[in-house]
Amino acid sequence: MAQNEELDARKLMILKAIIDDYIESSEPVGSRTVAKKYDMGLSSATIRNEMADLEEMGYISSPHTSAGRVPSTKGYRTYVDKILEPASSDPALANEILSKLEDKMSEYGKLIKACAEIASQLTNYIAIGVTHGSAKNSVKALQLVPVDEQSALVVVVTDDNSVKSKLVSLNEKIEPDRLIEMSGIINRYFYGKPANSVTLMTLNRISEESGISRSLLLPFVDAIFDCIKECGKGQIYTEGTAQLLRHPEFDSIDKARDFIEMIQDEDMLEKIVNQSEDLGNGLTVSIGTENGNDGMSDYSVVSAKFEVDGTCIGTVSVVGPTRMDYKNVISSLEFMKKMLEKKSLEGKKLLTDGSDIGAEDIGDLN
Amino acid sequence: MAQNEELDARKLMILKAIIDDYIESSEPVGSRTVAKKYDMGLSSATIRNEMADLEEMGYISSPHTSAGRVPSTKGYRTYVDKILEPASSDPALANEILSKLEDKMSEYGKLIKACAEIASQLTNYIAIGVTHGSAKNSVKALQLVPVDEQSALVVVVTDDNSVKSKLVSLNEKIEPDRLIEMSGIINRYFYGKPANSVTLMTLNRISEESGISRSLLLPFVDAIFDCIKECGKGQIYTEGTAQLLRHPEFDSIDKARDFIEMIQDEDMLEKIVNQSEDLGNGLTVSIGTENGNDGMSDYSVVSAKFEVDGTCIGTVSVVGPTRMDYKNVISSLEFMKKMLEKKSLEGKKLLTDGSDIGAEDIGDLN
DNA sequence: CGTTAGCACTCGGAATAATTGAGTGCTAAC
DNA sequence: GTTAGCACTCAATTATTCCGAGTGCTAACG
Repeated sequence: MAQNEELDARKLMILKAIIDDYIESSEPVGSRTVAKKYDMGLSSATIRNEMADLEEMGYISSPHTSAGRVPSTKGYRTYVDKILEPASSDPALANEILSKLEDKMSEYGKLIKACAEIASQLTNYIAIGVTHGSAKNSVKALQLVPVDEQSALVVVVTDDNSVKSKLVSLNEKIEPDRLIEMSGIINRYFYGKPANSVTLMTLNRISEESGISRSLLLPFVDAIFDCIKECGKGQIYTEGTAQLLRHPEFDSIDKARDFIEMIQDEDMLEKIVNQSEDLGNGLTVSIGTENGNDGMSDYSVVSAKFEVDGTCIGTVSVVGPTRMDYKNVISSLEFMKKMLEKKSLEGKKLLTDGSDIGAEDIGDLN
Repeated sequence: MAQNEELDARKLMILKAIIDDYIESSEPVGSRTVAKKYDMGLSSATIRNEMADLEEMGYISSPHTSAGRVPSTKGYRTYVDKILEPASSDPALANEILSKLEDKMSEYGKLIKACAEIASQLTNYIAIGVTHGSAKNSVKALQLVPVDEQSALVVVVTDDNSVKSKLVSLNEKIEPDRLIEMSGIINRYFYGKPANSVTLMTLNRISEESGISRSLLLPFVDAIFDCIKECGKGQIYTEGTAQLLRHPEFDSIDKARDFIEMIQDEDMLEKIVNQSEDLGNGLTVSIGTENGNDGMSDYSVVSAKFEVDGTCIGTVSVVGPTRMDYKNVISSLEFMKKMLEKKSLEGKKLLTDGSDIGAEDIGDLN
């Protein structure tokens, strides 16, 4: 039987049965189980012959003679690419997720973190959210807030609506009113400009035109740059570490620890997440040895790029054992991805529908 | 031998040896080990007699006949209260910690989170940070930032320098300039006022005096209240969950999972953290059964209230097995606590020393 | 020629038995 | 009061047996 031969329908059915069962039970699957549980109208002996073929072709393997068969990377790959049919989505779930994301929509960092959290809850695996730190953030607004007579808080809002703040200590005393006045002046110079367009020259010009001394201005501008830099930095959120212990592959503490330690390493994460076998639906699945990394050969990664208003705001990846519930993981991520995209379009519409904020909302605050 | 009799010096020494060894090895400690490793100038037989006494008095117990002894809650309590001598602090460590906290000092939420992170790293146990959400936050500054023509971001800075933001959708279009103008007006009404002093009446007055329509004002005021409410809410940060797996008491996955699940439960956390056996140094140690909670009988909690400028900003608790390295945990928390207090005093001083921000800082940003 | 019943064989895992050794309590001598 | 000596206990380790799920192969069947 040639290696590159296509699988016929029956072999595909049997492969599906084996993988479904293995995903469910985490035990090697025997011919009898396939014949009985997934009634194929065939005897176990026939299944056995087919399984021998599948093994020869590299789709499955047996841990030892008297055990059943276990899917190989190639087997999972075929399962994911050719066998898996899309799951239907649950509208109740959709609403639940929507409500959780509702007030996170404004800031992309928090949004990605929330998405990773939800992805982890939906799938029971670890989810990793990575924000798409872009270096060309511009300032949307900034404000200097008096803290005490010689320090102030710089609050910066960048064009992706993320808010960062930094405490600034000054050499000289400064009046709150003066600070607020400065706030307005600096704001005007920074507003809408990409961060890197503000240079030493600009600083001098601000100083000249506004009459604010360079030495007073500098600490604030420094802090503003720090804030921008921080916004540009991609954040990594790892959610659901505790989920790990639910899965039988982590029966020994050592395995769990090794995995967690690998997951903690940010460089490693970068590699893990940046795979690119697009499935056509905007998702990426990397299975076992496909990860290219020794330590990851027993794990799979499903990643989704999340977009809002057409721009990529980050990725969420679900990482779990190769014996992962691909159907659930893929459909969960796909679902969230679609929802975000729809939501961002609807957002515009929603605004014209009127808001449900009424006078009673303020009543109970008194 | 009476239960309430004081331990003599020799018994204390032996108890200390047993606990030290048990903390180090996690194995029941035998008389031979105590005699040889902690040379007491006594034979194992003598130690054995003393150990029998200690057991009778409830300071130690043996898991079974042919094992060594293990400290009881009472034993640990004596160890913590009477035996433990304070550890000396490491100046290099101090600097490292200081630098990590440097730019977190402005916002208490982040500060507590950072402290919990550091505490976990220092001790190798799980650390839980709880912020001291106070309901009477006042607004220090607020700003409305245009997002698109029908939505804006409300950014609120409260008096504890925490910054919260919220996206507001409007029924009508609004010009960016108008928004900035409103920003100034609303700001003036809220500035410095405790949150609950702004009532429906105030809203009407703002509307009258500024000429801004009530319906336009309302969503913003609502959002501001939401931000304040969020600031007031105490946050809980759990750091270092992965540390768990380092300790031999979590040799079985079940134990680890049970513990993690307990720790995830916020109500439970509340109970765990709110213990109050002050040691005189501002710390609180709750050992095993002292926790009063069934599930916690194998764990100990060391908590520290953290204060800045004389007001409590939150607590950091380290949670680990009763066989915890109390010396390290206590001294680590004590150290951080002191550092924060010193730092907050020095802060004022630092401001007058001049800052190290110079022109070169802006140079490399171009 | 594909399918199936039957059978001998394999081998990991569970159950059981044997062995080891760390630690104890007690007694008697110093 | 301290200590050496000794019989005893019992968890943990190791060896041994036993069981059964699963396989591959062969021969018969439609």
